[in-house]
Amino acid sequence: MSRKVEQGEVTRAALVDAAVALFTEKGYADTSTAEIVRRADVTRGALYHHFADKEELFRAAHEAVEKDIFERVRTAAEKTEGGAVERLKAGVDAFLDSCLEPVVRRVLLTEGPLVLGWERSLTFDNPYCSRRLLRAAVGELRPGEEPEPLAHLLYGALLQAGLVVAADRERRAVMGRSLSDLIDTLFEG
Amino acid sequence: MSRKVEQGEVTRAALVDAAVALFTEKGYADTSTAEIVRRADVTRGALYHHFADKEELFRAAHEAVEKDIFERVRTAAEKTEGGAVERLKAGVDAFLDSCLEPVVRRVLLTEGPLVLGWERSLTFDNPYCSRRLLRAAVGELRPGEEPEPLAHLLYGALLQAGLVVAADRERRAVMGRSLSDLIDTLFEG
DNA sequence: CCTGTACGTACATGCTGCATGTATGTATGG
DNA sequence: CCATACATACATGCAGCATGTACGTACAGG
Repeated sequence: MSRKVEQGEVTRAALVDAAVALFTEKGYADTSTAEIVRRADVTRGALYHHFADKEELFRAAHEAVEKDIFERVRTAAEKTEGGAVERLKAGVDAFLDSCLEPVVRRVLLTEGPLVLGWERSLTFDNPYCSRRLLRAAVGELRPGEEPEPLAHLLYGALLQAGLVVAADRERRAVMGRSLSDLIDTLFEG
Repeated sequence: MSRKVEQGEVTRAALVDAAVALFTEKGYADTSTAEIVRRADVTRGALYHHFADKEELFRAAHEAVEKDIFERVRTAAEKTEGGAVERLKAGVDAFLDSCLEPVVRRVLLTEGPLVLGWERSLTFDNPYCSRRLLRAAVGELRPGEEPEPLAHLLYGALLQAGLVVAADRERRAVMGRSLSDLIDTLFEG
């Protein structure tokens, strides 16, 4: 049971890689499964063997990108010396940097909420949801206060900043400063 | 040339109405043009006479909803006595109330950015863009400061609050209070 | 008349998902 | 050690549906 499943993993990974690349370039709706399998150098049969439908393939691609960002934000925050505010700022900076990459902006920020349903993006359930990190930070900085509402607002501001940055790299610095000021006002005032 | 164009306007309006209703119920991708014309009681020929393609029909539906919200927010802010902070809060409240409606959450918040492109939602160019109102408020409350970055962040927080409210009406009050507190901290601290 | 507008109809194309076929690897009984 | 039974991975053709377009028709107005 080694040879077969090994090849299966290779094929599956090739499909996910091709899907991430094409969804980034052309979006979900404008990418056909035929195009994906051509890029992955497999057949449509292979795709529908590994994934129930096109949406499930997108889900796999989305999870791969999401996990990558989550790890980057988490390690950036963890390796930062200083208080909770500094760690929060470090995580925010790492997130904004990630938003400079087309794959993040397209797969994670733009198409994810639509294809998978926007309700999914509002929960804290997902294991690799960056929103969880934000809620933890707010809980630490505002002990005794329900952290979720403010975490939602901050995440919205962060996402919006990410979209602005993704649309125009020149604004990376401005938005980063504005976010930093916002955090200062909220947690050090 | 009266009888004909008049009938044309009626047909066009029927198409937009049907499109708004169906896009709200089932989303853009899962709504076929056949379904739309059936609901509007016209033929697909009529649809493709008035609109270049399905996306242009969505654009018309989107604009109708957007204009409606814009007017509601603007009048809510204008008819409020008190300072700029109070008017801002009134506008925010009106926006959150609008988000309780499925048509707003679906057509405006969720599908709009994808179908029309998310860059469009980042500009202040659109005549009926609620973001403009927010930028004006920030400019008034923080004179001498470039208003756009903070306006972007606040709009992101507002959108996120709208999504939370749309997903769970019970949170309308909590998110409204959290936003109100945020505005107080930013502009009265 | 005759021209432009508003619509109806038939069709060409492309895409998704499924159903069916095939080859290859693995486990097992004797 | 071998044959048989079975599971897995993949290939291929097809049906259904959706979009957009080409063409035909009816009618209002100059």
